[in-house]
Amino acid sequence: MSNTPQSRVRDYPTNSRLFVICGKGADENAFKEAFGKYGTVEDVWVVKDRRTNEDKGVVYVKMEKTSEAALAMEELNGRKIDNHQGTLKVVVASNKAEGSNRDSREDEKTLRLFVLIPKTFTEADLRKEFEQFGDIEFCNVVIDRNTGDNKGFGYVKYKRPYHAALAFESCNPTFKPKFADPPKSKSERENREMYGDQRRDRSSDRYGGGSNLGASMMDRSPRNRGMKRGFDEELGYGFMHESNQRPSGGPRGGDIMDMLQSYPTASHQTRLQIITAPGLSNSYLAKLTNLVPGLEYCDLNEVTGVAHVRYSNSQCAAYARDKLDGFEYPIGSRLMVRYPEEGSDYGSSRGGGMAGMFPGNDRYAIDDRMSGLGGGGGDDSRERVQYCNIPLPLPQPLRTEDTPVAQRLFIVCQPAAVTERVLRDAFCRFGNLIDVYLLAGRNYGYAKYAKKENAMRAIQNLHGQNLAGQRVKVLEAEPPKSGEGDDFINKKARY
DNA sequence: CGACGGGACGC
DNA sequence: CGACGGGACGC
Repeated sequence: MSNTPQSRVRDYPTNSRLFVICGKGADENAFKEAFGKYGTVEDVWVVKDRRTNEDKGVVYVKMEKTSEAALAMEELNGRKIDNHQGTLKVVVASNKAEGSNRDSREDEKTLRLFVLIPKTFTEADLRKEFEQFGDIEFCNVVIDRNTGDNKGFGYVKYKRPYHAALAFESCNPTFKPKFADPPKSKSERENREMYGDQRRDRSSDRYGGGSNLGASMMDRSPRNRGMKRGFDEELGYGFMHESNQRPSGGPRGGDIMDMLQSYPTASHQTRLQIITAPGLSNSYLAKLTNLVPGLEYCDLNEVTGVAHVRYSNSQCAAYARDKLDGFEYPIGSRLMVRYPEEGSDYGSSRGGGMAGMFPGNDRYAIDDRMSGLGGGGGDDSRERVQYCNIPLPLPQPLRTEDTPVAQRLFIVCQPAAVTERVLRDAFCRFGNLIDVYLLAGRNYGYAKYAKKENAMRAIQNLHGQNLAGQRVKVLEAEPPKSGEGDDFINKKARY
């Protein structure tokens, strides 16, 4: 129920929307001004009864960033913002589906972070890593009772929501911080195991349906905010251009839907997978995908850059696939739109759709010297991408996680800049990428390919190049550190 | 005292 | 400098 696209978009990033109790007669402009002191106010909504239009005495305020909301909450809770109103109560808004959260632990969700950590981490290590963001109430590392081993995650509780928010936004992204759920009761834990939530969480993370929409460094840079504005203009232009070409002028809304009823497609699928380049936010992707009628769901995992969307029928989905695949955003990168599990024969639709509408793209066929390793046929075009110093091949779909691994690569980089998302965007371009990941709290990671030739092409192209301003190393991985005997066999089979 | 709307206009 | 992920807490 909490998986509606609206709730995901509305409350992203986590804890950025505030619920204010202020009494009747709230002045929207007074709220904009007061909350604007702490950051960018995206929306102020004075709630009124839908029928009677009666003021309900509560206001929602959406801030751009988690930390801005936290600071505004700290500063304005218990204060007045103009002479006509009493004191405000300011809390983080609950999701629509969760309903009122009046009862208990309203501050729990603003102070404590859940973080992934290396198995070697102690509480002192955790504290050392996170105290840079503010005063810590406590840190703990969760230990397996049986083995005594660190289970690979821990908790950090701050004294102030603002400090927790700063850590959430700015810590090394390999920690994958999330605001911790309040501890569950024993009965709730048992339910969780019975219904297998852990498995579901894991697979949805891969496909972007997870709720781990942590902020990344890329999303906060002024440069990328500039890119978003550029995107808006580009978007408007592109679709405008298209509708102007239609016969009998200006189809709108239902007209387009009618036309789409007969849109040719051999597929009956209504879902699409979209791989986005770093820098795209869910709200922008939602606006884009919503320009094709029939959008029911758009859910981008802004950490992984993988989105799932659904349309109300297969014609709409097919139209969206055709028109949005190859759409250029940001400048020099393209969206990749596929049916789920669609094969990696790439290039048949390339250059169609929106792609041709933007002259001056830096896309060109490379010479034989650069493309010579290929052999796999297909498109050998390259494009400039924002985060890399050299042109890269066009994005290609990821293989499913159960695909056998033919070659692993060892990657060294600085994760604060070179996030998993940047790596995924870069490494998928050589084809048959299964997965790429960084280790928690470390500056290295691995990429897994289904074919050795693709892995070798990635080394050839990316080793020693700059990604997000950092020189990266890309080497063939050594076999995993083995225990002995069975253990080794198991690990080898799995990697 | 306490919970979920509506935008838009650019050809 | 750089070698091994995978997400929830004995309340």
